[in-house]
Amino acid sequence: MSSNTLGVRQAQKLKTRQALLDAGLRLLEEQSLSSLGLREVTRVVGVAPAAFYRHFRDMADLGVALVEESLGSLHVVVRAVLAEQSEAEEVIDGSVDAVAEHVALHPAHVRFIARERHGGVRAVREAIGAELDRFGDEVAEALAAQELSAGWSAGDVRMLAGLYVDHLVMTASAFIEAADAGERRRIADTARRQLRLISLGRRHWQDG
Amino acid sequence: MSSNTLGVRQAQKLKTRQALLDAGLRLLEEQSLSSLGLREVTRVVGVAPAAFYRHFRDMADLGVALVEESLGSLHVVVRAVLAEQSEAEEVIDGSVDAVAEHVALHPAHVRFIARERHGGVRAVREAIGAELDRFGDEVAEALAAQELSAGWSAGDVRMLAGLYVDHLVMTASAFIEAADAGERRRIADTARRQLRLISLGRRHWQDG
DNA sequence: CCGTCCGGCAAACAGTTGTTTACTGACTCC
DNA sequence: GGAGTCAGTAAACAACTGTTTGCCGGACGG
Repeated sequence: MSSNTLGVRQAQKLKTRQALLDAGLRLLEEQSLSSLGLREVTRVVGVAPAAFYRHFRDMADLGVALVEESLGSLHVVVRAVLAEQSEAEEVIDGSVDAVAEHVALHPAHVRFIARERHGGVRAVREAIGAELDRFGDEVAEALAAQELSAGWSAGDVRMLAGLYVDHLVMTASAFIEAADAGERRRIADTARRQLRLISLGRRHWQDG
Repeated sequence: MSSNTLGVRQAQKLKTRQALLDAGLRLLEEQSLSSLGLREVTRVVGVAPAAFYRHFRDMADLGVALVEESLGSLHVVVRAVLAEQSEAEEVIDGSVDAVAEHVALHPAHVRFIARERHGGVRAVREAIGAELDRFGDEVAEALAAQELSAGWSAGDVRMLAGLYVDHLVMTASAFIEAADAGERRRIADTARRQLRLISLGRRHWQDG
């Protein structure tokens, strides 16, 4: 047996835990974490209320777990975009498309992050903030490695990375609230032009 | 008697209404609108639960009223910043200072907007979105009047305005969550550099 | 001055909430 | 195979929720 084979019991436990997370995420599409009830979640899963405590201390705890799940999947996207080595214009198009695709694939995750980033539960807010900071560091590292960043101070690179991350989150949020495909195209178009303008500012940062 | 003198009764009613709004805003500093209870609000005000219905249909209704109150005060700030006619560097410093000051003066309002912009109550979300769009239009109009925007398409001006408004909101949100004065200075510094980079991109938009 | 209006009240309603308790029964491990 | 672990249960708890009802008493308008 391989070392990561789980016993029947522990596997069942993880399954229930995941069911709780899924139910929570689903219910959070139309409300905020601070109003999500423990019984509400267990009812959807089809489990007794008291069973909740076998997996999470309270709803804030479940929220923090959802942050890891939600932003974990985004990490993959960011790394893919950053790895790309091509012309600026293509990188921009690639980024926007990647974000659009990610939102289409995991709308509930993205909505959760947007909603709880400034939401009413401190622990979750801080978890999201910390994770986005890590994204910023990651992006900064990738930017620093590019020839365009020659002569830039570390602080300046970091602020540019922050601008990119913030813009990514704003774009994703906009996609989430988009009603039809036309609106999505308009958002993508605006995002591309904004990125182009930022990348233009980047190119002339050293001048004066 | 001037035409805007209110009868004793209507004056009292407005006073209670404002007390409900104030209590709601205060309670919303540590939770989201979708979890704020009607009884909770009336209890703080010191009024019977049923009295709530004399002023608002439900909590979402109160939320929408709070949006108007919160963003109304911001309108003044934006207009002041836009009216300024001086060098780019000074405009940037002025904007960031104005935002910092506004956040210091009305932290609860700003926190409310940041929290409910993507929050769990549709009507409030949409009210904030619509108002921010109006801000964007306003900024775009001001930008279009500047010589730097000569040759720009209306769409491009509007996307730049959107970038400014988004950045303003993000900066305000960051200020809100800042713990000490040092962190606030760091945020202001980053915001200034980001605005400088954007304004740099703006200056070279026409080139290539 | 008197009838009407109307903001606020007290009470009752049926549901809901989070948390604790003692329990069962299937899996685990020696 | 037998003892122990532990995820999930059912039931009870007090506390709370939004909403409706009928009523009061002071301001209003003629």
